[in-house]
Amino acid sequence: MAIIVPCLSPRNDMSSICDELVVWYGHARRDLPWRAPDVTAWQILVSEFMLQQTPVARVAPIWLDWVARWPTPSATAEASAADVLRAWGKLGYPRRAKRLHECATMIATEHDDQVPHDVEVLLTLPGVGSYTARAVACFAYQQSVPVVDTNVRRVVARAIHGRADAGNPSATRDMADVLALMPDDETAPVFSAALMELGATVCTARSPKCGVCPLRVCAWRAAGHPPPAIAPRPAQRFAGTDRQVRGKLLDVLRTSTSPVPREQLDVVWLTDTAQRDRALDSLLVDGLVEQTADGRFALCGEAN
DNA sequence: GTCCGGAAAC
DNA sequence: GTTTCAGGAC
Repeated sequence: MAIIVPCLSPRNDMSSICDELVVWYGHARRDLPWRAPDVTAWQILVSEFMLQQTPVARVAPIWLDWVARWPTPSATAEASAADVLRAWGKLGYPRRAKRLHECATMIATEHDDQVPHDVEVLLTLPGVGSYTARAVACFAYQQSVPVVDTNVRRVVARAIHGRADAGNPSATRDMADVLALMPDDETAPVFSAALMELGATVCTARSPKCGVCPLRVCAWRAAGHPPPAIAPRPAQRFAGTDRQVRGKLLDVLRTSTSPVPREQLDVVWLTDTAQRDRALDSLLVDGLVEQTADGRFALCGEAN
């Protein structure tokens, strides 16, 4: 009698990879708060917003406070944009906070306060792109869809294709690769979480810990760990950029409970006044900061 | 393709 | 001091 147990019998390399990953994940997984069993789809969506370009260690405490304060989309939508920006704190890329607030409003008003299930619908939400839509569909709703972030792309590039990193090939191609590896059943979320976890903790960009990797077969290791084929793009710096200036300006406004006069903002960046003005203007354009009738500045939606 | 934060690891 | 990151919008 044939018993079909996807992912639990080493029929070939692919099911073997899945099997090894899931077993390893069972004991190596980090106990992250958004992985608890009673976490809602909305709270998972909040975690994915916060985790965009931001390490786990910095997200965890903010996320815990956030979901306790605003447990549902409607509760988040009812908060003022300014309070949302303050709660976001120094997580970085504050446009994400604004988009999360807009996303909450759209779900509350157009989706009956329920996070959509379908990837196509999720993709219509502000701040939700290819990765976040599929992460929610998979982790919140147990759908067997490929969840491909930078870490997953790197693992696939190495283990399957024998390359040091994802390189140029499109994320679409990587999604097809992951789809081929995935179990098409209720174990998909565990598989995807395991793949991401491997990329985050073992198969890391800088110094991969191949000595503790659970995969028996890895094309990159088999090929002798060849270096990246293309030179890595010159790293974006941070010191002295508009982003740093924006961060300093926004920090003043987050801290203040009342609108701030121009002079109080000017002092945070004295080395380049043109750059400072440009940064402030971009915050106004982004809808993160607004100017009061008397010419002072405040976080957007401060009065609401 | 470029822009958008911030902190921890080198 | 410099590099390194769990994306998305334009």
